Amino acid sequence: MRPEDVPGLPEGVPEQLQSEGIEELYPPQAEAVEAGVTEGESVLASIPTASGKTFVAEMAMLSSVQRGGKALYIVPLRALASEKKAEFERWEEFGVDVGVSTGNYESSGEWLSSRDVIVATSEKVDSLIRNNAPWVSELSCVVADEVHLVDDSHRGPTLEVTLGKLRKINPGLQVVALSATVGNADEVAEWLDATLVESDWRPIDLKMGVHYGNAVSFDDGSQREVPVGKGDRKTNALVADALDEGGSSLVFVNSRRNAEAAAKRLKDVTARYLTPEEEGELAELAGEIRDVSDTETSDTLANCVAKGAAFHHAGLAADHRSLVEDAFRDRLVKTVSATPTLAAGVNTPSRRVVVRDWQRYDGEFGGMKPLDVLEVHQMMGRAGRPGLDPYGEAVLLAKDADTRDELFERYVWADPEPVRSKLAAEPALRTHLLATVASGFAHTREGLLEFLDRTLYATQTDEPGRLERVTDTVLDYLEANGFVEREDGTVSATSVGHTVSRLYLDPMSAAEILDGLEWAADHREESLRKLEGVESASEPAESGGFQRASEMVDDGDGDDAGSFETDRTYPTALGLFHLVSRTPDMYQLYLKSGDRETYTEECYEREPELLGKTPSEYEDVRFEEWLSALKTARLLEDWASEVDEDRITERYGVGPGDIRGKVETAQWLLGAAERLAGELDRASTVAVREAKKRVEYGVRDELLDLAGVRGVGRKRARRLFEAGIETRNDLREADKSVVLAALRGRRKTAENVLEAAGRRDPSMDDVDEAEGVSDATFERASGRTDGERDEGDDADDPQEQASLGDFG
DNA sequence: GGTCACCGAATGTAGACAGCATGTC
DNA sequence: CTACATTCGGTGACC
Repeated sequence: MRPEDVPGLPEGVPEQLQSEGIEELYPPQAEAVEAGVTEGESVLASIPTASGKTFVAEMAMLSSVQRGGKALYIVPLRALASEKKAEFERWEEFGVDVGVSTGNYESSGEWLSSRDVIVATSEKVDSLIRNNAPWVSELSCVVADEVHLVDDSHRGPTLEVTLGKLRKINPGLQVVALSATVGNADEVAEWLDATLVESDWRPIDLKMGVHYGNAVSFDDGSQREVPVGKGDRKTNALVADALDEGGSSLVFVNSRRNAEAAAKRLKDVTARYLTPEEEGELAELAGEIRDVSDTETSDTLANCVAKGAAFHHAGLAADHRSLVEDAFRDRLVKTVSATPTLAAGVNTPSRRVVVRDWQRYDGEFGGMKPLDVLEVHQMMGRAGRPGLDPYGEAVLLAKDADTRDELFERYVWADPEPVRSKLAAEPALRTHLLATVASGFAHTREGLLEFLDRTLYATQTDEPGRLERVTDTVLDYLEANGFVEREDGTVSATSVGHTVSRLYLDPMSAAEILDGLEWAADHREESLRKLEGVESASEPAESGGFQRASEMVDDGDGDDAGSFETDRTYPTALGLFHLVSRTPDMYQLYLKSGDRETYTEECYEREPELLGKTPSEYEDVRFEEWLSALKTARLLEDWASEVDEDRITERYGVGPGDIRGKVETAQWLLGAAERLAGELDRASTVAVREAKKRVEYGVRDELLDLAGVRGVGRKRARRLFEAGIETRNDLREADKSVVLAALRGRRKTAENVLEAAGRRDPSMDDVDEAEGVSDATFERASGRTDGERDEGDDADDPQEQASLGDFG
């Protein structure tokens, strides 16, 4: 089938496709067209990655918009939202506007109502439905990308429920579901009332094999000699072998540490294949990576990248990740060793994929658990770059013949597992039942059950009463916590229940927060008394950043020293950090050996600040959770006390990306807590907002005012404070030369800051810098204005070091 | 006294969505 | 019920 044979596309689109080099549709694409995707028919395309799934969706959306409709494309990851948006924007010349909506990003310009195609995560769509976004009822086509993720125990139910709600709101809605090849695509298609298009067809051949001894045996019967020298590693040999033919490799491993260790070893392999030109470019890239964050992780990554190897995992900062992904796509970086982040994330194909580890530690399982077939297939599916490679190779590693046979059996020949709905789990239903009631989809227990009856779960369950039982348990829970009311068989959301639903909180998180705030109100006097008593013992960490901060307070005017005690706020920031950290919406930090003692001690020291009764040490699980929440809270407190990033990563055993994640989650939860506090008890609202601002800006409380000024982050705020400018008002009245010196002689920056602070005469013309600035500052101010990299003169100035404020 | 190679024991383990209202260096 | 790569810490050999 050729593009011009596809019915329903807007005028000019077939020509555009031909100009992109698309002469002929791929067989599965043609099959989808025959099934009517461009004529409003629902279709489930269960086909391999990289075989043109997105294009099936594009054709459906274009034709739907052509008929005057509006399309929604649901992605599983925020990173994919921007990728898809960029891809779809090439249709703008045909009158198709694209908008994105995710938690941290919303396309600017007009409100989404005016867009023809909207890209969003499933959680965002769910949230938009809860908040009655007007355009939801105007949808004519919804695309669910990676729909097999309904199997995911944490996020799958959201996708499942969201699709159900969208279809209930828009009875004639066209559903285009895209899925990897799974065991029970027919069941999923039936649930969605969609025509199934199933195929193994790939545009580039994929050879799957197992390496054992000195060769790889492939599924097509062929062999490839890849000798492993004595003392060498299989992975190294396979990467080198691919490079001999100019191909890149992706190595999947089972832990972050392994990813880093593998990259360190592989850099000695890749280094041998670099041209001088590449070496230059890589050196530059390594510099960029180092600039992202001043941590050990960043440094290690830069050292590896300089030699052509990289690692990739969730502990990396977002900028690290995209730099690595882009460089790998540009073939500058020759190999990436990665955890599953890369298999699920943005498109990063490679000539060869090595699945080194096929087992992963699973605490609940109690040891190493073999990966799902689906997951391994997803990783292997990354092999083969369209237009670059004649074929892709995916290789598993076996140390003996038995393992080789097992791997063939288990992964190469095996069909992927069936997709199973995880909706009946209590945590999932807690959230979704409340939302279903709150947004008016059901008003009775029976109504809820009827809604649930249309889910994938219902079509799959072989345990009839289960859903009903869990529903009752959950309704009892919601009622007991005051989120819903039941009367004469009807169920309705209370005012708090509505708020919780709209805030997108897990009801259990909301209950925890409400309990904590109430506890604070009840124990205010008592806790404050205790706090005054232990004042001297409650100093936060002895960090570089903090030391400087306190020194500067002392060096400034001495009379500031006492203010800390007198206007103490309650609850304290640590108390609030701990409160949100023990909520199920916050991913818990792992307690390492020794941490138990450390934080038990910490717990007793800081107990007056914690909002709730510390569980007994004998209640093992609860106590552990309490401590690990305390560890998270301490991390947040460090961050909000201007402790350097590398100090934090070292102290808590996390990567720069983890800090960012914690901070973001804390910000969100504290925002939610602020709203909840406002709904009940005004007294703590101020404290909550202050704690939230401190995490947001990453500053101690004395800088909150300054950091709120546009153009001033944690570093500039501290420098200004150090120069004696302590408030926004000081900025308006201070000697301009002092401001200029504090901002290191950047005139334009200083003008912008003064303007943002509301100064009437922000101009910096004819202003000289103040005396008494450090040499380093002076040198920089006079010598450079274009912000070039410089290694040397920053070392002695902690405020200079890169910080989290630099990416986001 | 100091360094180094080696070996057994201890250690620690993937990922990432959301409110709201706007702007870091 | 299940693992395993890496790092740590101790040991003995050697200079």
